[in-house]
Parts: sequence; C-alpha cells; structure tokens
Amino acid sequence: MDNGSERARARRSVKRDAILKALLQSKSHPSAEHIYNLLKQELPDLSLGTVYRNLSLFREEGLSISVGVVKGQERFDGNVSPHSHLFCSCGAVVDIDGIGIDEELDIKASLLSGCEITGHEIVFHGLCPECKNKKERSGGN
Amino acid sequence: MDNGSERARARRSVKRDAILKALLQSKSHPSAEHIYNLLKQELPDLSLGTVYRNLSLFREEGLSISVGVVKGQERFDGNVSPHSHLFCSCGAVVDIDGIGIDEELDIKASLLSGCEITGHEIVFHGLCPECKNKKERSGGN
DNA sequence: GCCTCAAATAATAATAATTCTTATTACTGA
DNA sequence: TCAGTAATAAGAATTATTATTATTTGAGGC
Repeated sequence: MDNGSERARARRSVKRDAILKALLQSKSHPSAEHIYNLLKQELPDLSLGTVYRNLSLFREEGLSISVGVVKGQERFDGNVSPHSHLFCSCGAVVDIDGIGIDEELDIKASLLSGCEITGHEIVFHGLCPECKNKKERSGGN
Repeated sequence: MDNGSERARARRSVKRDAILKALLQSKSHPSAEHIYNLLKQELPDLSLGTVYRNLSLFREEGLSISVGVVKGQERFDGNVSPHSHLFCSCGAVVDIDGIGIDEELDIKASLLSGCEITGHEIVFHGLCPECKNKKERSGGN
C-alpha cells in the first residue's frame, strides 16, 4: 500500500501543534475560545477559526473528545482514555478518575433498547472542590 | 375555594400548556425549534421566543430536563425521572430505560474527587434502531 | 359591564458561538 | 524554480439563544 496519502495529512503546522499541546496540557477542559485566549499571547496571529478548525480535526482523528456543551460552548478534552466528568454549576468541568467503565452496561442497554451501543460515559453533576468549599464556608451544609 | 396565591402563578396560558403537552408527549427529545414547528400548525401565532421562554421555565420549575446539546441545539425531555439516553450520530436521542442508577457511584466519585456530587447520568453513544437497521441492510455487520 | 393590574405573548433586535468563504501563504515534490 | 496542495487568517455569514419592548389577555374589584 501507498502511504503517500498518509504522509499527506497532518504534517507540518506550528499552530496545529500549539493547539494540540495546549489541549493536552490543560486540565480545565477548555473551549475553543479558552484555547484561543491562551495561545494568542505566544501566537499573536492565531485566529479563532483556526482553533475551531483544528479542534474539529483532532476530534475526527481521535486525538481529542468533546465532553459536552457548557453555557453554549463546546468543551474539549485531550485525554481520550475513558473517564468521567463532573459538571459544576459554575461552568467548571472536573475529571473524575477511578470510576471504571462497566462494559456489561453497553450489552444490557443494547438488549433493552435495540440500539447498537459503542460505549458510554458517566456524567456527574454537583459542585467542584472550589464551589464546595465556598458553599461550606458560607454556612451551607 | 380561595387559594389566591396558588392561582396567581402558572395559571392561564393556552400556549404554555400546549408546549408542555407537546414536550410530555414527545419521545424524540425535541429542541425548541422542533416543538415550535410542531405547534405552529395548531397555533399559528406562536412565536419561537415563547417556546424558548417556556422551556426554560419548565426546566427551572423541574417539569423538564435538558438532555444535552446536539448539533448546536439543546434537547429537552419531559420525563424527569432518572433514566439514560443514547445519542445517535444521526442526531436522534433515544431513551434507555431499565438501567438503574447506582447511587454508590456518587459516593465513590465524591471521595475520589473532592467534589460534591448531586447525581449522575449515563450517556450512551451508538446507533439508534433505524440507523442500526440501515447499516445492517447495507452490508456492514 | 368597565377599570386596573400583572403576567403572557409576539415581534424583533441583539448577542454569542460556530461555520463558511476567500485570498494568501508555506510547504512538497517534480 | 515551478506547480500543486494544504494550512492559514480574516472576516462574513449562519444559526441558536436571549433580551427588549409594546401589545394582548384574563382576573378581580368596583
């Protein structure tokens, strides 16, 4: 087989690399705008459209995932291994590691629904550590 | 009988009732636009803003939930009892009933992360029955 | 039956996120 | 060097959602 076509995609690109690196290093599950603001300093001629474009590419290539939409903005994660997230009412998205994925659930759901299930994720709701502390300090609970 | 203050809120509103009824009857987890198109026939002077406004109210009042954003559009569900959903790549959202919520998970996640967890949901990915059939008929597995 | 008040509504303007378009630039292979 | 291709920036266009404003509706008191 001819991997010329392979070589043809996803080569050279300073900005692509910077966007991917920023995504991989971030723990905050950033939005496109978030990454744009982060990189604008070191890459002043970066455009928001380029960030959107590359984030879409990463997702298609399996280099990243979308963890959901918060306040209208899509949030991304460079950690593609299966793990869970908590969505805080303040807008923060927090990794929840250590919750195993029960593959039996997919089989069960498939039988129950007649759907073809390729996987699942667990979405937690509540308060991130900061908001939890703030609430406790102000007398709640 | 006189419970004036009760009567004072959420009384009269043909449109509110129609929107709520459409949401409760729908199994497709409609978007605001979806409901608007549905009701426009019987209520020609319904406005999209009214649909958005009432869907927000329902969510605040606990009469409905948001199940997520698909292709930029928020999708709602009048079934507020805990249950799971499958998100198909075609945009369909399918109820997955019969998957119990494991409350132990919330406690475990809380201990693991330092977050305050108020609940969780399971989000399945895959193909809805229609897309599954289509795929099988066209030869793929 | 009229009047007043408050809430619901429609229409539309405004806003915000995302996608699309176009021209330009940079790299690659011949 | 040159042609071809992909990446890019900038901004226009699109789309979903929210905010604003004036109007309408219905309830209750007179």
